[in-house]
Amino acid sequence: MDAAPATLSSTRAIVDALTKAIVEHRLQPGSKLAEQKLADHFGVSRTLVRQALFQLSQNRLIRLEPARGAFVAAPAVDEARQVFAVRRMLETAMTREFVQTVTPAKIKALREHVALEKAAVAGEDVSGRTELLGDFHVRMAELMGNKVLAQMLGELISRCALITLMYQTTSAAEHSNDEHADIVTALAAKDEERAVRLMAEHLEHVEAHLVFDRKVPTHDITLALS
Amino acid sequence: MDAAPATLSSTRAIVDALTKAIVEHRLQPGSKLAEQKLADHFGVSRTLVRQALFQLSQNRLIRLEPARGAFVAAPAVDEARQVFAVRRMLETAMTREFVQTVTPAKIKALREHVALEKAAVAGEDVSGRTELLGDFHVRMAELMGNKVLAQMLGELISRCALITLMYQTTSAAEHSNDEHADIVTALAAKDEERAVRLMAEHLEHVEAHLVFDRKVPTHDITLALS
DNA sequence: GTGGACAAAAGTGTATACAGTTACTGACTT
DNA sequence: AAGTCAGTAACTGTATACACTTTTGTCCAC
Repeated sequence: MDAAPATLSSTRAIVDALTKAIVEHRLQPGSKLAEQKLADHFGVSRTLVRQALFQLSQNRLIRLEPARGAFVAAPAVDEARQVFAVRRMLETAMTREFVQTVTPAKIKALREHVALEKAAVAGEDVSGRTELLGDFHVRMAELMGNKVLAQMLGELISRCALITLMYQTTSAAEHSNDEHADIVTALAAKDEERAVRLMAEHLEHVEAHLVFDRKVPTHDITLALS
Repeated sequence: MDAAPATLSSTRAIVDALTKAIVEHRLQPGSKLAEQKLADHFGVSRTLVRQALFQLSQNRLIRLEPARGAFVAAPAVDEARQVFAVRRMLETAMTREFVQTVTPAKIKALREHVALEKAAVAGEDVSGRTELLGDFHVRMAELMGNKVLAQMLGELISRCALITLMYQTTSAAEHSNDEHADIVTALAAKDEERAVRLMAEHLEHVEAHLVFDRKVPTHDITLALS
């Protein structure tokens, strides 16, 4: 999202590494993230690790408990549904406005993105695939020239990225990619109602296709026994 | 928004103090916030100050420039307009859904909030007034049971809080309070179209009533001379 | 054998120290 | 007199050290 100051920020590297690890299940929800161990692993001081952990807590990827430490967040199904409710509100409205300011260049940009998605969906990089599928929506916001909207959407999507990553099947990802293509077609035709409807349906599909009943390992005893 | 761990977090105290200072123009946009000076002033170490500054940068109240320091953010008019565009998207949809799940208890809660606003608008505490007027919208989201929506809206509103605080006149604040009351009335009557229309108009009014041409002191030479 | 109190270990919260960068001052050159 | 370069002061970025809290493990009483 933001332009990374590259080498200046080694905190960024830690955030990225931890994000990837969480997202790829190399770190189970509930796992404790001890500062010193992370510091040793990354070869830096606890100072930088603490900065990284704080950032991750803002992304909701970890939970920070005072005086107890950091724990990998357990994705709450409830929260995912709320996130999708907000996305439906935002994105249907966004789609409506997009149609009114559409240009050939914007359509071209979206088509190119959809092509990128297609390649990623065909591959095996689940993390990259999820990221690209999410970026489609952020891309639309950016093309409208509203940075605030783009950032907000980015936050929302990354907020449930963990859930999507854990629960979205490959076939659902392909489905998403197809729907993105359809949405772009409707946008290109300036068919407002159709575009809005497709977007709404798309979000419903994504939410519906998440397999929420898959067993998730948890370290929370009260949850495990309920 | 979040429940403050009270005494545990002295960082919170610093954040609040700085927020208030910025919001009340005791710190002009562009002013440098040197870590050591703040640390001395608050009687803590730079460590806590740095944490506070990082949080403030996430609220967009300050700008963090690598190796250069923290500066009070200059509110960008463009950004304010984008924030309001997003709010219109979100809040008209929210209002529509609110009507469909409205209960007497929710209406009562909103009416009580509007009464609080009325008292605050009559007083002189500009900061408190702005906060309450913003909270009305967050309150609606909370009453719908969507915490994600509530937090998102909170972020959006606090993101342009600085701008609102700088530019909103007292009469505009009174106007807002009246419109909130009207919206609640429409919600109580379950008049969906009217409620949505009133909300949309309300947001347009708030945006329109900000006096953007007022001169803003700046420390940025290139801006000051342009 | 179980429960509780106490002690040791581990871990977080905060302060301080050091290294590297930026901004400023002043003398020197053209 | 203006511009430039060196040296210095101030400040940020990172690491380390210390204080305090939580957790764990052990021992004793019952």
